[in-house]
Amino acid sequence: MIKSKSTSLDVARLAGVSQSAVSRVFSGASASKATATKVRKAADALGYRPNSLARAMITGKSRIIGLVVAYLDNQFYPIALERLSNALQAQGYHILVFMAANGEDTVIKVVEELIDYQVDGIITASVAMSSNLTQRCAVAGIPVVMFNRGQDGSGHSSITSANVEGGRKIADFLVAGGHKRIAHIAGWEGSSTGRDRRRGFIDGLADHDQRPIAVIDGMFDRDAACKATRALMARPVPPDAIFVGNDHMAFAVMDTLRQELELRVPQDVSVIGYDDVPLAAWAAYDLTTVRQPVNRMVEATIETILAKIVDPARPTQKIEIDGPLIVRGSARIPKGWTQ
Amino acid sequence: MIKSKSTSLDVARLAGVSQSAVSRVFSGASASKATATKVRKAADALGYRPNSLARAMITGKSRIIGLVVAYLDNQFYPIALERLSNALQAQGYHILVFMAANGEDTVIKVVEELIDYQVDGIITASVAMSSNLTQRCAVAGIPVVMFNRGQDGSGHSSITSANVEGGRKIADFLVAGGHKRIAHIAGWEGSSTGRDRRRGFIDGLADHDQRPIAVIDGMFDRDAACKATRALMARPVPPDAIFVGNDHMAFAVMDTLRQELELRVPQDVSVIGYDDVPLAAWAAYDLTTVRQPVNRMVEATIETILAKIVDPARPTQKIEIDGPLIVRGSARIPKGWTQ
DNA sequence: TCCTTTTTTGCATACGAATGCACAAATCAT
DNA sequence: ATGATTTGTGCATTCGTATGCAAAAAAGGA
Repeated sequence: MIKSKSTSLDVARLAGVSQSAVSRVFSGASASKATATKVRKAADALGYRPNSLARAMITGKSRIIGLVVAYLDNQFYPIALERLSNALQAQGYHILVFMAANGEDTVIKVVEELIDYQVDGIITASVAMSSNLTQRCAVAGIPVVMFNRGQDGSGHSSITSANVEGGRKIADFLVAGGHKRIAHIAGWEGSSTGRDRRRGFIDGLADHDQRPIAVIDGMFDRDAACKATRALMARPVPPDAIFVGNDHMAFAVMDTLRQELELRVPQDVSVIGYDDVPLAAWAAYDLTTVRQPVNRMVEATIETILAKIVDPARPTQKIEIDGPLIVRGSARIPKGWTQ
Repeated sequence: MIKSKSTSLDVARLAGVSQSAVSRVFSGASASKATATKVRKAADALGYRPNSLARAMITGKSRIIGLVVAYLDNQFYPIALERLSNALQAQGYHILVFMAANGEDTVIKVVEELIDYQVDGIITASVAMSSNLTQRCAVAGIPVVMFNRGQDGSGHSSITSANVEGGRKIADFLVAGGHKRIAHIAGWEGSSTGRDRRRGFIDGLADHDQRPIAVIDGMFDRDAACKATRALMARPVPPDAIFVGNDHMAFAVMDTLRQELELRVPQDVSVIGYDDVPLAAWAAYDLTTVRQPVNRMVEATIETILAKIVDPARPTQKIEIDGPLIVRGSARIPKGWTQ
């Protein structure tokens, strides 16, 4: 039976070598074959495992990445979290998760705690950071990468999908479908993601000499989206198509249209979302949407942050990854539409 | 401008006190008002924050809880994660997240890494642990609490909802609704959760002199559930009601029934799920289901694990929390049903 | 075989904060 | 004002591992 926690010194004594030898075997430094086997054997006998915290103290690298996320009810984020976690695990990093509802004070507190834990880097998802906070991280020498949210002049790298282009694609598609009264329930105005999609969409409509008959901020919130839908459909001239700022809200819009207002999608109203979460493909919604390529966004995020950990001097990057329009059944399909 | 990372010694020097004084101010030990202010001032000036890792080394408490979770596509888990994280944050703990698809080797690796990080406790969600692993944790002196999964004789505490009773409630409800050909797409046979619900359900039917016309293991998987649905409905005598082992699969079942087989729910087939994830309340599904009281399960989990951290001698507990049947529109409602 | 070069190894120290101990200062009672 | 307590503080040590340095061992060259 194995006793309780044993240290490198215990192993050293049992193996008849010095503590440094044990350390070297476990940290992959040079060691002769002979001692390596002796040490390994002793370690196994004692159930020894190196203490990551002690190691982190010396090396200054905790191999912990802090992940700050605002909410998990939008399916996009748990999935991103899952992928991020898996990818980082594969690189020997680990994720310390913090929930931080958008709100300056919570985020501040959270980031301070992350700094306390000497995280090697911070990934923020769906969270904005004040410049104050930005500076704190800079001081602590902790690289920050913003996932699915950009922030100009923050000094942080950001990874998003090509939201402006995405908005344009949707505009093109709806116009091609012959829609004449197009409305937009936008993503939260306080987020770059929401703003960019909206801008691309409006610019895209303008290219066809149209303008949205209404734009309402849906705050990325389900209830807000339901309300917005009712407001839109109560207008004297209701829209014949709605572009919704993300899938999560689009589901709410479809529910409201179909069950509450007893309208048909897409016959009465076309609905388009943004994200292409798995749920969008389920038959109940069958939602036409723009895909955010999560896998590639995750890859880019990890690459960016790890590179910056290795070389802090590396300049910040703003990466935008293009995503396709996924045509399903929630919006009228233009005649002869290909691609 | 603040320089780079400063230590308690830097603060001590600036404040004109000893390093111990600084330590005591920040760890809440006794200190005079006078020194406390001096230290606080100096700390602010330097942007000092205590190093959690160093602190953890001395105290032997990392204030990190490891969370092992198998998947996040079932909405139940991200929500649990969110609640767990928030509750633990409030207690000054933090969550190190590990994804571990069910599979002995992954789990082993993950738990070892958790031990390396000296976590104070481990919460497993939807993950089984071998007795080998159990022993390792015991040796390392790390308490383990299993969330939404039980395991007799593992020596770990577990928090679940009252799954057997839940299964019974569903049986009662379906029978009261006059269903005569009841089928069950069960949760993964390898999980206590799946087994208990199934057992309660079958026992409940038996009390009314019925037996399910078929029981298929849906593995908690969407595709498996779709397949099972097709198989059930292709039978010479198809079921008039299906109890599905969790909501996540129930959505798949409803999608398949309605879109693919063009059947009406509940007119042609009643469907009942288990969990009551937010999605179940959305109009598109409006799913009758048994609620797992996440909040209370989370509370119990946290209470259990924190108690065991403080007092390792505390006996393991097996807590089951009762959850109500939430009657919505996906299953025929018995005449005169109250409650 | 002897000397040079390379590889191993142990020693001692460092990382940053917490804490037992002994002493100094402040508080209190008489 | 004096001695008895309580409170506050500094010193030195500790946690478990990594690493620069110097000495020892091994390998290589002639």
